[in-house]
Amino acid sequence: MPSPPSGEVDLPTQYAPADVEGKLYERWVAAGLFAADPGADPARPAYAIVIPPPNVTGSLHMGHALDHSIQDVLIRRRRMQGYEALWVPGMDHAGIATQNVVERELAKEGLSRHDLGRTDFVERVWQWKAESGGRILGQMRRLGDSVDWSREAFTMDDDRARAVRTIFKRLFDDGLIYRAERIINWCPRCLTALSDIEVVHDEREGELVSLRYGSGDDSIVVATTRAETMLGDTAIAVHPEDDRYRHLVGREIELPLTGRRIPVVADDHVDPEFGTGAVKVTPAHDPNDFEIGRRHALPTLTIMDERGVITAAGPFEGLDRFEARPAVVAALREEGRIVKEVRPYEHAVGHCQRCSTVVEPRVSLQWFVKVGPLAKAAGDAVRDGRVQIHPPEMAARYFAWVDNMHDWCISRQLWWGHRIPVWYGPDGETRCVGPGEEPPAGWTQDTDVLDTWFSSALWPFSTLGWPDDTPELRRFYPTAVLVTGYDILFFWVARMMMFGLYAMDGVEPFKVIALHGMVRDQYGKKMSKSFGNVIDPLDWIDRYGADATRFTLLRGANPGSDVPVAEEWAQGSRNFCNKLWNATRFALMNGAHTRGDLPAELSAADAWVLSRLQRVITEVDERLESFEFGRACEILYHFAWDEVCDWYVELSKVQLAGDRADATRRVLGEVLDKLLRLLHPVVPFVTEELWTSLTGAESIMVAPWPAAEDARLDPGAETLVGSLQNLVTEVRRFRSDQGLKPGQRVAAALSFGGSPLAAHEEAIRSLLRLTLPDESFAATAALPVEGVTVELDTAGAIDVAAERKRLEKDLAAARKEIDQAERKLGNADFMAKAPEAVVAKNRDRLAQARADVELLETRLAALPAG
RNA sequence: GGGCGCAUAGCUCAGUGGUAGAGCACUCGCCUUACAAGCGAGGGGUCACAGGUUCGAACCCUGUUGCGCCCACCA
Repeated sequence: MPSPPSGEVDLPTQYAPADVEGKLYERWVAAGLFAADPGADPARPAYAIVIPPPNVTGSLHMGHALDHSIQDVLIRRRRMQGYEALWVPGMDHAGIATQNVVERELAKEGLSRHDLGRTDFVERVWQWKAESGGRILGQMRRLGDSVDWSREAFTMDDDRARAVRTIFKRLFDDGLIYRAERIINWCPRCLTALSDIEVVHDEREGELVSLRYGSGDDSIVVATTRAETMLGDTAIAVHPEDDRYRHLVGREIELPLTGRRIPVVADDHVDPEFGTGAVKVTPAHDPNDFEIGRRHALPTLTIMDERGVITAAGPFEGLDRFEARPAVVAALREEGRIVKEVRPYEHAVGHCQRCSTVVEPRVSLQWFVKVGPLAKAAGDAVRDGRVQIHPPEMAARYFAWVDNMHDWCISRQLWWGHRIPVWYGPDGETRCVGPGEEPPAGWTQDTDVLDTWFSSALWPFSTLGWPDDTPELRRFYPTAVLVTGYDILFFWVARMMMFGLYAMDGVEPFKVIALHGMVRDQYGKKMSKSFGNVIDPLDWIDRYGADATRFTLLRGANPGSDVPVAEEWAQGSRNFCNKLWNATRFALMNGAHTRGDLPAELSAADAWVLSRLQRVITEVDERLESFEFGRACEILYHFAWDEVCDWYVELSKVQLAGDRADATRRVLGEVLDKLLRLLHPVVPFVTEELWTSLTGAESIMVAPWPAAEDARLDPGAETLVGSLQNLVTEVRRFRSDQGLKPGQRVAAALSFGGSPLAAHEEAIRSLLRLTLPDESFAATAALPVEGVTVELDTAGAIDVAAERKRLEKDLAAARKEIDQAERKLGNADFMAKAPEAVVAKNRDRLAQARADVELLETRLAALPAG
């Protein structure tokens, strides 16, 4: 075979990501390589992922970069495997979050949303969305996301709005959506209802105030952390079996400060063991009390407005709830003997997820989804294995949630969102108006909007054209895998399950839920602005490249685990990309190629590297199939760097200088070809650039995913190269100990004594810079290793002290080996019960260590004195 | 209050019964013609603690301690 021209390669010595990333991305888009076709050959399996739509607020952070990198790996690999692979991009309108952001913008101009009015305000949010959304799309391109841009979706666009209207109507007609006056979580700052999961609890230091209601034998002591709510008390509850209070049940007791008398009721809910066993009941301002109130037909007395300001007539009227709290306690103190005790008390307080304001339970008229049957189905789909959760431990959380879910409050008193499709008639009639239907003239629409997660819950099918029966829906639903952080398992994943199963007649929205963790800093701390440890993915992309950013994230990404990252690690990833660059550069400079079959005759080095390649392919496949991206990256990193670059490339230099040059060019091409393909999903840009140079083909994106060939496994070659590595390392160690410069040529005589390494003398001499002995050769040291004796002429006396130290250390280690092995082999129980392989291993170990000791003792004895 | 998880090298983490590993950091020596974003050679861990099972435990069991996370309508 004629040698291809070499030395004509013009690649810089350092990889510059900025020079290739933008260019390659545009080329991929222009070539339509990201697009998926529902009409493609039906023999090709379909594989779809819908992106967790980022909020249009703000920009992509490291968490998104991780989430997107994982999805891109999955999609790119499946594409290479021949699947019709679809990755749907899009964004979420993020109702309350976005409204808050735009309101803050307005506040800078001294305006509130009420100054603009609903229509203009919503218009303003759309403007903001166009701007912010564009930024996010740009970031996705920088990351290299191979999404099908022709299918970009937004949770508030017309198609998604139709899906929302459709499912709302169906749920409404099925009696699964209802409107009711209930006590809900209310944010006094956002002025809207919140669902349970939009309330975050954290432990706060507060005060537990004990109050004596009534007097004398008719008095009863209750405790509260929210003293101001006593203004709204309408009962005192005790446990029915509690003898201490039995005589008071049914009687009325005077409520201080109010002049009202309130009944004592018996309710199972009260824990007689807790506190005094008596509870003040404020049905309007506490969820438990609301239930007690319903059971006993108690009045619901609202004493606070929507902003948390006291409305109860009297001295506290107009005070904020947090001002009223101490004021009420002070007033009760003045009454005398009412405040029995005030003590510090740590308890969980609910806060608004979006603005951290303390949430106030509030009775109001809201819309709810009756979750019972939906949550049951969502739980069953995971229980019966139709949907798998990775890692499986996370399933426990999922079940805990779907099995205990309360009805979902879906109405929000906001302006930005899908308006509730219910109209009210002049006669008080209510009608849900489906898509395409017109409300009767003169009717008015409900002013509330839907919880943002309502539309997100439809995402896996609304993005595929539902409610229409589209080719996309038929081909790509259910989607293959949902990739997201475990933090939104409840917010989003469980709700997609509920709505997906409901809307699609029992077909699950995805087969697998692959959860990843949060991106953290190098000390495992959560990234936060206040901590100052936030890293912007774009900053890393600018300085180290998208590939390095992705590799850093993916290297730490195993199922469910958090991903720590650090600047130094990104540099390491950048260095890795550069290593690939230079290895390929070396190969191209030496005429490596991928044309024709592999040579029939392989050198041991060739056979070894090809054998290792097959193992790597198999291992990487296994890891990627189980979402162990970090493990897959480690395998590829070590194979590429430690084996291909450090050994095969070095060994190939000898071969390229000899009569195996042509075969070596082909093997080098083969190894890099497959290695780059395996790496492409992880580091798409640098692999594309290098692979197209190496092969001359159009794009690595459409190259087939490598398949392991067992016929290429060669344990013999692996063993032989292993001993070659040991020999080389041992001699290098001697050289290093003796202070010989790495580049310094040293004369050596090699005695192989029948070792198969004899065939590799040239390579050994090359790797070790050993020259042939000439007539002046005088050995100053003899190193026996791997059955070969290397006699060196160091051109002067060797450092005996250094050598003795080294040999003594090795000798000690070998003796310890003997000790351990002898102890085991001399143990009757061990010999009787241990598997034969383990016993044999220890026998080998003992024999090896004994031989080593003998060698080392000989070498020590041979050392000149002093 | 309930549930889950973690504790291995300076840092972040692999390692689920058979001689303790990686990346980064550290030490020494090197511009050895792919790469100094590099090359070579090193140092560093009684695997949290205490028991138990086993011929053998970082790994399995029990307990202790210390962390982390999730859920929660005990005033």
